[in-house]
Amino acid sequence: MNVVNESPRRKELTRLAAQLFVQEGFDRTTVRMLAQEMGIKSGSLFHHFRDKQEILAAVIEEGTQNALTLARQALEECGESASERLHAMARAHLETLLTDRNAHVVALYEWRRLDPAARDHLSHLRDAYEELWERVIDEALAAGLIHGDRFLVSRFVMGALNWTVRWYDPEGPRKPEDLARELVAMIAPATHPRPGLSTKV
Amino acid sequence: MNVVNESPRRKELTRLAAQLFVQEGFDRTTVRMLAQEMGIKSGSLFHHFRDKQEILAAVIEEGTQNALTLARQALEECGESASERLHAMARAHLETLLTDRNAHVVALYEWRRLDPAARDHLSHLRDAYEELWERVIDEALAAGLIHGDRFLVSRFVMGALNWTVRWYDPEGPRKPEDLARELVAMIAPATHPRPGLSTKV
DNA sequence: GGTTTACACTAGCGCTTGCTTGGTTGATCT
DNA sequence: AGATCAACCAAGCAAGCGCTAGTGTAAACC
Repeated sequence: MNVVNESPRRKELTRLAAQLFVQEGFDRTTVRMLAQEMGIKSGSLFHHFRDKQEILAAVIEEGTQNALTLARQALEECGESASERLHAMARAHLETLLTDRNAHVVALYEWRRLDPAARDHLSHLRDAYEELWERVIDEALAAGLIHGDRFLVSRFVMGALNWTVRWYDPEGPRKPEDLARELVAMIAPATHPRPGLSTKV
Repeated sequence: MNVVNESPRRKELTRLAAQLFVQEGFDRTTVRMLAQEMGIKSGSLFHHFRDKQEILAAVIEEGTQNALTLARQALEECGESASERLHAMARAHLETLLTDRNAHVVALYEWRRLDPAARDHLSHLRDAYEELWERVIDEALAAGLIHGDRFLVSRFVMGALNWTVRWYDPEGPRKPEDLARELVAMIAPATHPRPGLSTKV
């Protein structure tokens, strides 16, 4: 009966669920609401997902997987300099938030609702993504592009970026590219530092 | 019966509610859980609050009010230079998150659960707080301490600061003071710029 | 042609939810 | 001594919750 595979139908249902989870929050979204949005009856929902928890896990897995793929691709395609790589990561992050917004908002704000098993499984994906960031931050620090505590800097940057989902308007004049440029400029005023330049911290 | 005043008992109950809301989230926190934490029966709870919504509003109002008071005080006590004022605001913000953490986490993450009436009332408080920030950011921009788009910079800074509630460990070695210093250093490398110095953006 | 599979349906069980009702208690005030 | 009042309780209602059981059906497979 209940399938755990990756059927296209399930993917579509997951996308719809993400939208509702963002609109209402996970707890307030009932299986009946989900079913209606999907055009089926609530009982039929459990043919695709074992339980409500599994829908949440599917949404978050989808979003995180996409973000990871996009970030890796961006790092491969960009230049070698620390500032280019920093910019590429910031831009990829923001573009993911734009194109795949629902899944990411859910991942950020409903993570606590995952049961321990799902959380354990998905935290590996998330760690992989955060490792990409820490590596790029390390490179920027080593190149003298930015200064300060590695741990703090990376968390400040992640905070600034993740917070965008609360105010960013995709219809507005500012594009992800613009935001990424502005952020890098803010924390690394000299965008093309001479390699090996050391600055007092 | 139902009182809307500010009795000390109600304040204490609000504090307990904030703690539960952080632990479980607003939706998952039942009135029975709240009552048990408060050492009363669920029915008695409605003597102090009209409904569950009003408890949420009370928690958020309390937290935002404190933050506003603390920020104003910090700005009065600190020096006049842009970097000092920026640092004072960052520090006040982080200290509030530390000493009054529960209420602030609720304000940040359960805002959507407020009904329109409460949201309208509380948004004025929040706007007053954010105006303080925008003014300080403006001063820093005018002094050449930081550069860039006023709108984007203030939101990046708020994001970096608010995100701290997700990773900051009050028991750890880093104090709010340290975080504030590091953040200001990150976005304003020259902490004591000559007044009137203009820099190419 | 019979069996399997994928997907949907109806009906409803057992439980929890926010909140109400009607009443009791003990301290404070006049 | 009587009145007042905040604070609390026991009991329970109506609605909504996640989820299950059992069935129908059309296409796909052997």
